[in-house]
Amino acid sequence: MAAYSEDDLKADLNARGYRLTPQRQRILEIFRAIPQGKHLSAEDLHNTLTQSGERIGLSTVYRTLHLMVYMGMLRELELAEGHKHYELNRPLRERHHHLVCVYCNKTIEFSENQIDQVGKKQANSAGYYILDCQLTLYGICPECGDGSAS
Amino acid sequence: MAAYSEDDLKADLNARGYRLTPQRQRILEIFRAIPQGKHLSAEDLHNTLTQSGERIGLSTVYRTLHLMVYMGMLRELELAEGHKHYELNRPLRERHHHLVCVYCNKTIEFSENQIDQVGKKQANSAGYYILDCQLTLYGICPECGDGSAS
DNA sequence: ATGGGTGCAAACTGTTTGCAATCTG
DNA sequence: CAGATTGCAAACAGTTTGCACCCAT
Repeated sequence: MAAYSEDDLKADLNARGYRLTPQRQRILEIFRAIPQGKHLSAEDLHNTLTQSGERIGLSTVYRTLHLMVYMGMLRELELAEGHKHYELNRPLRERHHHLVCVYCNKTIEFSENQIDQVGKKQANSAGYYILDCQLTLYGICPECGDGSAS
Repeated sequence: MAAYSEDDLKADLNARGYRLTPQRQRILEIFRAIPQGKHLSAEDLHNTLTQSGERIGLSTVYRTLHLMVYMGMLRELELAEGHKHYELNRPLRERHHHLVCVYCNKTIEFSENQIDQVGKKQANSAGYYILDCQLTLYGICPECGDGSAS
């Protein structure tokens, strides 16, 4: 089951006074099509779209990305590459975290129920309404550390 | 006890063929002087330095920041403001995490031993040498959510 | 003295914004 | 039809880089 269908999209947009446009529809499709665990940058997304024959401006991509994050459909990731990445947002319990190698940027995902619990607990005790919970581990992967590192 | 003294700095730098310069010294001082939990952007740091009469280029600030992160003295934080923040790195057990309001950017810190345990465990099982472990919670603070949010 | 480090200014990258034209509800 | 949305190009912000001079070791 996908997290968001086209219908949900239209309903959600309209409910807030926004409109369903082909661009927004296509962007959501792309996110639903990529394998779970893969995340796209704005540029990636734009390339994918134009390569598949779509005519869309980069700024529209950025605007849509923001909108979808704001609406809770997408999750914004700050990994170590100097630009943001996005992926479909999923319910807390299916949410995963990232372990990234600071040398080669290889990223491993993992899930860990405890973390989400802790996150929820902390947010609640501070009176925050929690939107996202990301554990990011920075380290050196076996290949990069291999022998050569001190 | 501070995490890094001037002597440590010189020793560490020299050990790797780098040199101790007044700029690097001053930058470390600043980080040691700010209250725990406060984090500075490159620009913040540069302002602090120039305002205290120091003559230092912004690029040197960036270069030093990178060097110190690379050497493990500083920790690089990706909060929600569109630019990176830095703080003194501390041993795992003293490390803290962040809860940030996506509306007003107010940030709350908290420590949680469990998280660091989980992080270490995950990194180990993937064969990564762990450098940093950051749980970042995004949410809406009581003031911003106050009544108006659904 | 030697080669790492610095400041400056110019280059770059990712992202945002103003605006006229276009399309959705 | 009104107002939301788009594409384009120009503007931006933060960060990086080339280079000549300078200073720790």
